[in-house]
Amino acid sequence: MIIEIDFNSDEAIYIQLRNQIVFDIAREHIKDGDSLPSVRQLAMDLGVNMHTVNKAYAILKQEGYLQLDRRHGAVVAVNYDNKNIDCQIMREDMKMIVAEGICKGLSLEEMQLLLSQAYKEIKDIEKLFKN
Amino acid sequence: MIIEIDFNSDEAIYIQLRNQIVFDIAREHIKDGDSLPSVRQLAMDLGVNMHTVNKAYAILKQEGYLQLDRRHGAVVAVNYDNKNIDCQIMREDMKMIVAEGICKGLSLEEMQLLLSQAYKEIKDIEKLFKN
DNA sequence: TATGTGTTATAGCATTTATATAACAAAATA
DNA sequence: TATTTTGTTATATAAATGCTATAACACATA
Repeated sequence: MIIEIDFNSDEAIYIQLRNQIVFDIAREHIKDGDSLPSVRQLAMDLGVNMHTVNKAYAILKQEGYLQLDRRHGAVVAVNYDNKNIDCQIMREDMKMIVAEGICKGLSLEEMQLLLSQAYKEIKDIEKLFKN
Repeated sequence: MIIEIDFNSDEAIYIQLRNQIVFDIAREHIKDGDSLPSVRQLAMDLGVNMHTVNKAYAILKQEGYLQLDRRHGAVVAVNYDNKNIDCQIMREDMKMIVAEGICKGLSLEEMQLLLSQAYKEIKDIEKLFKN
């Protein structure tokens, strides 16, 4: 698991953490069932407070990416049956991006190209680590 | 121009304002060259402080959606040649959404369907106001 | 027993958010 | 000309958020 924090970013650390872990899961750098570092361990590795990591983990748990218990720590538990459950937030985020694209004069096809490029990028990184 | 603020939302008011105006431009409810209400007027209409509106306008200006001057107030100035200029942020946002989609087990095709649905939704609302 | 989990509580500090006034120069209007 | 309206800037205040520090708890493991 590779996580890099930009301390100069205007994005909150716990948000960066949450996003990077989601990316790591998406590119299968971490897979279902894998254990994540403990909140204290990861906090020490990143030079960050324990509560900041804990906050990220709690959000990921609430979003259905992780399961937390005292036995096995933080475990990746991606629910692949989630398709229809909580896509509402994703729909809204998508709508926001599409609105911005329209304002920039992008066509539907151009935006779908952007999407497939993003998809490829993630999958390619995945392959990169496999080889 | 229709703007609704959710005062109970965890999203900052000036962010909500910024997003709603982008939506209004996307659905052509406001068009290139149109004047927006003055910061004081809109603030009063929404029951919000002047500086909050000013912050939203300043961001929209910085992002290239508006032009501000004392002559005409806030004017929509969408640059349709922006396609390649500042798509980097959009690419990153897209990548984040795609990563989330992958984690939920969505295929590329399913995500592209979500995108085209979002596109239609915005365009349909536009038609609704035209009729 | 000692250590390592997630979890909770409290506190402090810096930054952000939103507000309230106030004032300015420039432009529009009466 | 005088008044109003524009964006803009400056201070100040209160509340919320982000991050840290320290400590403790119940539970599980070695």
